[in-house]
Amino acid sequence: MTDPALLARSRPRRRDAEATRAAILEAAKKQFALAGYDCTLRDIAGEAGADVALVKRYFGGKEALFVEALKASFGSDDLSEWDRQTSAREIATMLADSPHADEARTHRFQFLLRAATSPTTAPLLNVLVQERFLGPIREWLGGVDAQARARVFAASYIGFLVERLIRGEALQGREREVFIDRVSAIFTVLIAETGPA
Amino acid sequence: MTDPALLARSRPRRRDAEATRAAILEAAKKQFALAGYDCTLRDIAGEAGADVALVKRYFGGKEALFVEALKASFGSDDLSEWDRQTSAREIATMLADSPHADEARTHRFQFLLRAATSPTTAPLLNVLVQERFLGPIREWLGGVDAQARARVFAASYIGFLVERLIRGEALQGREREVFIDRVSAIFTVLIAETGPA
DNA sequence: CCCCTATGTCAACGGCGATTGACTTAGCGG
DNA sequence: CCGCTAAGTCAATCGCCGTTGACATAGGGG
Repeated sequence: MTDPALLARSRPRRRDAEATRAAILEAAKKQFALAGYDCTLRDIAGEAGADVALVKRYFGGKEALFVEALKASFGSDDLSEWDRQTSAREIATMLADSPHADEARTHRFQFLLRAATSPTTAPLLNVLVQERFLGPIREWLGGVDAQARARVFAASYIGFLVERLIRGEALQGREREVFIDRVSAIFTVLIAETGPA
Repeated sequence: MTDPALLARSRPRRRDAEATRAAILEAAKKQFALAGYDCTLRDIAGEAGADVALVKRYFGGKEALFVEALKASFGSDDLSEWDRQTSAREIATMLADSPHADEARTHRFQFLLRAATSPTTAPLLNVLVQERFLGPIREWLGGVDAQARARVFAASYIGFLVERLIRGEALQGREREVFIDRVSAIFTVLIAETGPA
């Protein structure tokens, strides 16, 4: 396990404002996801191999950095990697695995949860969720009542991600099989255009 | 909107250690849920109409207070108010309503989310979730593969609570109807003992 | 009625972390 | 090669918060 801070320091970046800014943003995305809003700017700057003062110069302050990191975290879209043919079973299997098998998505998701439960960032999150999450899902699902169906899909998806996060490890044996069967069934229904019954 | 702190101060409690302790705990449950671990003891004490020093005296410190509040928040069980006959539709309707219509559950749930996303409290939460959430759901569901089915149920339930939280208001009109129909269908399947298809 | 103790109040301390501005240096244009 | 500016560093400051111990007082038992 190499310490990224040391790694960054060992080969001091050639002076480059844009690269430094990007490094800070990347570190912020990770730290905010892992430790929430109460990680220190020193931690973030340290991981980026930069100085705290640069955070102020490039982003204005902690709050602004948080917002920018949140937006950036939702730039890459979870769903684009799937098409409508992706079997519900693939989704279910991913959800039965360990969250550690899927670091990037897990980090982004933790970030979302943190923002969702913080009164200050909640309004911003609402907009982002609409734009970057519910919207794409709606497009992806298509068909009638797409908005309501997207809601149900998103809610279920989020729920399983939370469960996976709390669980912390992959399911095993028969419990895994049953879990995947049941979850597949749910997502099959959710993706289908026709209503229940 | 009366300020509860003022309310509490206006009629200073008759000296009563137990009542004071309870007031602090109650305020802590609320504040920790609303603002997370980074709310100040001064806020909590203020809302309880007590002094910060009493937190130390009665609980030992912030960390201990947090743990106690977390446990207390899960003392009352979400599910006990339902029996297996509760229609999936009732659950779905509750989930389509505003989170504000259901303050107690919302607070408890925010607390859970916060704890789930904090590295320090996550281990503790795991135990609690097993004991007070997954366990009761398993009993409540009964039947074969109850453990796996309880997981799926819990995950879905959590997901819809998150969605409701982010949404912030009740669904309206046709979207509401479709939402309730779909969610009912899911929970009906989840409660049913037989597997999918 | 008086004291004794449980209860509640207060102010100071210490640490931490964001912010800030002055300082240093790399690197490019002339 | 020289200096000028953008990029990066450093240390001081300020406010906030948890903690702590000394102090005040209610209120019941002797």
